[in-house]
Amino acid sequence: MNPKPDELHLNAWRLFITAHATLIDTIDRELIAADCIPLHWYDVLVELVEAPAHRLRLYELADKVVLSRSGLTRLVDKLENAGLLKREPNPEDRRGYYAVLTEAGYAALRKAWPIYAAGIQNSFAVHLSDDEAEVFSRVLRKILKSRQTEE
Amino acid sequence: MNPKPDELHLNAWRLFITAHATLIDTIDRELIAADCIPLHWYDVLVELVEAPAHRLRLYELADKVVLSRSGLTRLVDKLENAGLLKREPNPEDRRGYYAVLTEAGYAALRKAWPIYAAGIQNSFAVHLSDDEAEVFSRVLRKILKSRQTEE
DNA sequence: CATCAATAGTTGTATATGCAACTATATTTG
DNA sequence: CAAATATAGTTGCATATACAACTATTGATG
Repeated sequence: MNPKPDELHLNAWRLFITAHATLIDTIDRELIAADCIPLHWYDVLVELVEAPAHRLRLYELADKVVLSRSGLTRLVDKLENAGLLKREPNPEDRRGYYAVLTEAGYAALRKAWPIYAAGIQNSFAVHLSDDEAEVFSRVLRKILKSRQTEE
Repeated sequence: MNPKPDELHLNAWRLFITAHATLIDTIDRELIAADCIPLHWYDVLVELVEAPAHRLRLYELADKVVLSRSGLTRLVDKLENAGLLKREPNPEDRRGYYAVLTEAGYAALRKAWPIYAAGIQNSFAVHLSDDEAEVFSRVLRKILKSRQTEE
């Protein structure tokens, strides 16, 4: 296996980094400007919405949002303080907790979604045809899958 | 213009965020483990290598690496302290400075490159065919260009 | 089953980075 | 050309997040 990327792939990598930084920056600002929760909070809460019974173990959440355990602890502190989720002890395993979405958390998601959706659409999605979006997704899914199996 | 992304595009967006986080995390760890400069330092120095006379105004650098002015000031402090670049006053405009790559900075880049290249290759590039890399790059370039003209 | 190892989560501490306010210099404008 | 405005960069402060050490609990092993 060749240890070095060619120009084409290297260029793709560098664009990936730069585009990510500017997109996150832009969309996060749009959310803040509209008096909504920041992007990282959204990402956490949306994982809860999609989870069975709107709850996830903290370590699962940390994994899904790619955050360290300690980072997650503090983020959950803030979200709990803001009333958007609550910790619930787990009777099955008394070491751990569930993070459970609250009604206010769900409301925060609903409020933010139109802004977030518009940001994704205008800054990102409009630039991808359906075919391009499929290539894009397929590639990133492959990358993520390979990481899972390695570690 | 439809204000909401469809499922396909939304999925691409979420993969984009997650894949970015895990890739940066992995590659940065590889660099640190190999006793090289961290990824963000690399990104700064590589912009200098590619700039005319290996120098850029600080604000240009901030722009290229998508960092706030104050963030850049501090990053440049660290890099200058480590001897990897130096600030040079600009005779044309005495408000500002150039960041100029030093020999040690160039050496740090050379040392890190094999590790970084292997990381890009193994974690990212192997998953993109040439065609996919072209689609990927084209899309991200389009995104970046649109942001430039808007702001 | 008693000990040892592994796991879930938290906390102390260090680093990173943004915003707003500030200094110094340059540019514009009446 | 003097005053007002804009720009380059830095600094004080607040927030974010990682690592390592810690507590509590669970699981594995002789």
